[in-house]
This record gives sequence, C-alpha cells and structure tokens, in this order.
Amino acid sequence: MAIAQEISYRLERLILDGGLAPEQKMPSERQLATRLGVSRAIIREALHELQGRGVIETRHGKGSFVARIVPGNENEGEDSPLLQMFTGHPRTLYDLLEVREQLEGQAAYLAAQRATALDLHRITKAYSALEQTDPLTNARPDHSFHQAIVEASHNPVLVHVLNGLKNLMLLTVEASVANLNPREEMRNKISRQHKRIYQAVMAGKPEAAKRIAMAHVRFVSDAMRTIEQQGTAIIRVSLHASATPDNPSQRT
Amino acid sequence: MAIAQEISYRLERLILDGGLAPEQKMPSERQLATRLGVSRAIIREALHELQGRGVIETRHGKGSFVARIVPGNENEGEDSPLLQMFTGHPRTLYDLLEVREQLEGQAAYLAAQRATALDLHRITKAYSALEQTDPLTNARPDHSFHQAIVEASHNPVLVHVLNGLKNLMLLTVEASVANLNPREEMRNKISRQHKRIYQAVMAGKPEAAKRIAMAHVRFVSDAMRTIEQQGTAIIRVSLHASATPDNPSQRT
DNA sequence: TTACAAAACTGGTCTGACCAGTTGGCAATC
DNA sequence: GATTGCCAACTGGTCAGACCAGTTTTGTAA
Repeated sequence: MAIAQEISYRLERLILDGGLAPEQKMPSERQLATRLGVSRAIIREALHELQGRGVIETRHGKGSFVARIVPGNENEGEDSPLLQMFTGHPRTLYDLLEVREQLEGQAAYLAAQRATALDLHRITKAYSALEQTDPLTNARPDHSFHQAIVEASHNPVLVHVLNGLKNLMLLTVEASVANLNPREEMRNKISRQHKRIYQAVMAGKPEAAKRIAMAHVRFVSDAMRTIEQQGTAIIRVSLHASATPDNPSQRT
Repeated sequence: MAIAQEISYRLERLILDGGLAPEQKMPSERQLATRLGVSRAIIREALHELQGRGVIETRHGKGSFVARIVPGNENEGEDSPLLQMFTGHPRTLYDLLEVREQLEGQAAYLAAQRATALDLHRITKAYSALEQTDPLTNARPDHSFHQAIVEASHNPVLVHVLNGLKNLMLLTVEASVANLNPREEMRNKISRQHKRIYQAVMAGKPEAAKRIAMAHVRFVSDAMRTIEQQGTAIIRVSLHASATPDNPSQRT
C-alpha cells in the first residue's frame, strides 16, 4: 500500500484521537521522516494531503499546525439551523442542557479513564486558568476547561458532536456564567463542582467524574430555571437582543 | 507564494473550467513537471493536495484521473466530514456506538416520560413494521423504530444531534443488522431487546427504558467487536460498498 | 543591558536515481 | 492466423541529499 497514504492516515488518526490538539504544532517534517522511517518527500506528500482536507495548516519557517476545526468542518461560524432555532426558542436552552448533561457526563467518564499525561496537563492548565480568571468578565476559561475534558475522552465522535454544539455551548455557558456568577453562593458551588470534576478526572475515577459532571450540568440547568422563574434572569438579553419570550408546551 | 499551491490551484481551475472532464486521465507527473517547468516533487505534492480534496484519484501504474464527483456538486451526497472520517477509520464505529449508547438511552428515558398519545401510536406502528420485516433484507424499520422513540423525547436538540448522525447511524445499523442478524441467537436477543424497549416506553417507565436501550446499544457494540475479532465481520465490506463511488449501489 | 548578527531551526524546491505496477507490441509458438 | 509469453516503455511510489527561504534562538559585541 502507498506509504504516503498510510502516513497521512496515521497522522489523521493521531489528531482525531486527540493526541494532537487543534492549534497545536506538529513535529517538523524532518523529525517525522526520521521517526516514521520514511523519506521527507513522503512526509510532505502526506502533509499536503491532510492540507487538502483541511486537517492541518502549514506556515513557512514555522511548521504545520492542526487546524482549528478538527474534522474539517466547513460549517464553522455559520449559524446552524439549531442555533437559529435556539435563538427563536429560548426553551431550547434546557433541551440543550439536557443533552449536555449526558454528553459531558460521558466525556468526563472517558476522560478519567483514558486521559494521557498530555491530556492531564492540558486539563490542569485549563483548570488553573479557570481559577485565576474572573468569570464575570470572561466565560472562555469555563468553556476551555470543559473542552479539554471532552478532548481527553479520545472519542472523535463525541468531540465532533460537542464541537457542533460549540456555539450553543458558548452561549449557554456565557448565559449561565452571566446569570449565576453574580450570586455568591452559586459561584462558589460551581467552583467547587469544577474542582471536584477536575480531581475526579485527574484521579482516574470514571464513575465519580461522570456523576459529578452530570450533576454539575444539572445544577446549572436547575439554577437557571429557578432564576428565570424569579424573573431576574438576564438570559434573554444576553442570548438574543430581540427574541420572542416563548413559552413552550406542556411536557408533563 | 508556494509553487505547489499555485500548481494545485491551476490544475483545479483547469478541471473546473472543463479543460479536463471527470473520469478523464490527467497528464503524467513527468509531463506536467516538464510543461509547467517545475520539479516532479512539486507536482506530486500538488496532486496529493487535490487528492486530499477529492478532486482527483491516483492509481499506481496508470495515472491520475479527475474524480467523478467534481467539486461543487460534491455536497450532493452529503458526505459529512465525519462520515468521511468514519469510512476512513472503521474504529470510529465504536466511538459512535459509545455516544449512541448515551443518546439513545436518554431518548428512551425521555420518550417514556413525555410521549404523547400520538407518539405512542407512531412508535407502535414502527415497532409492528419492525416485527414483520425481514431484517436481513431491510434495515430501515430498525432505524425507524429508534427514530420514533427519539422524536418522542420532545427534545429538539437531541433530535437534531441524532439526526446529524443519521447517515452514520444508518451505516452502523445496517452493518449491525448485516453482521448480527445472520446469527440466530443474536437476532433473537436483539428482537427481545427491541420488545423490552417498546414495552418500557409504552408503560411510561423512564429508568427501565433508558437502562434497556443503553444495554441494547452496548450489546450491539460488544457483539460487533467480538465478531470483528473473529474476522468474520463484513462491516468493512458493507461500509465501503455504500461509501465508495466504485459501487453505485443502493444508498438512498 | 541592549542590539544585532550569526546560527540553528522551520518549510519550499530541485535533481536524479531506483522500485513497482500497467500496458502494448513483438516474437516465438501452437 | 490465433495464442501465448515476455520485454520494453510507459505510469506512479520512494528515496537520498542538496540548496533556498523564512523564523526563532542565541551569543556576543556595543
């Protein structure tokens, strides 16, 4: 079989498995050639293939980097139908959280089970940033932390699905941060939950990680629901400047 | 700018402008190198890029050919990046099943909890069809049954996510059906699982429905893994058959 | 300490060689 | 004449080593 194909396959697999994260620099062509025991020409051909697929980007003098959008999503940035739906029907927020509860739980479970040393390092880094940032002004660290865990799950499908919900996630996370953080006690609870998730993953306790992560999402969801009913939520404002306060159907 | 990029750009233009029609053979690498006044290595890198983009196909000893699917209408088949990834990396199947286990479980849970009379009717209809169809010849009823349950969850996000995985689901369901059904005892087990899921949802027992649905997916996953290890799986065959242009078979 | 230039990276390109499938034609054979 | 079989001439696949061109590091001189 064609060696170049083999190489590009292996590299892609590596990226998909999370061995190489988006934005991350890949080994130099000469290193790859040496390590994989092939000529540099082959490496270059394989890289060009990945380049054509949008998996990596190459910059002269600097190196090759894993593209931001891992599986080659062309639909980046674009408002997905779901996003539109979401904007039109705030109720969807809870549906989203409902799904996230499962997915984040599973991600945490798998992360605790499969995370490599590098993964753990990334998670730790994200967690540190999360602790040191003022959540009121920046919701990114929160998202990055969750993202790091998801990637440590080494399940490309899971990564892809959650990535597809990225825009929505950002919205919800921001919304939750905006709503919840002003309340001292909630901020503390969330902070504690993050800590426990972090510890469980680091300690390699899948069941615990899953349970806590799910509880975390559930907590956020419940809290927002409560706040919204009190009429104090700023969710609508932050999510969409002009939207119809829509009250959904009965769902027992 | 990079010459290789320039070349691949020009070649692509050539193809798009109709200078080269689909199926048509491209000039040999050596010819291209001579005519365009660059080294053959550059030509090869450019070709690999086009290859990665699916613009051309290359066959050892024969040459490079313009791919049947010309860029522009390539999205017809709606082969998502994930689908490509999947066909390229069969292992992803298990990653997918891993996610499905959660999602289907949740869907069953919510369905048992929220299904309206209409939902129950639809589910019943799908279940009947499932029972009366020979699973060997048609995997659709299987998918329809699961689909009906998902929709009864009344969670648009869940529906959307699973819908996004529809192509993959069809593949896996087909693969599983094709692999599992020939084995009498497995077919019976799966049939029994379907029945229990159906009953739990109809009876409005969320926890039970979830548990059984998850066990169902898990069972399928485990079974396929076992089969594959025995080397008797036809998964790759069936997957390739429906994903490779070589075989314009049924793929609806 | 700062500034700057050399060195040591990185990718980009070229050359020429050889290996490995594919094909077509030519010659020996039936 | 038709068939077989083989070799030459394609094709792409891989390799080695060289050199050019950006980028970053580093060490030294100001």
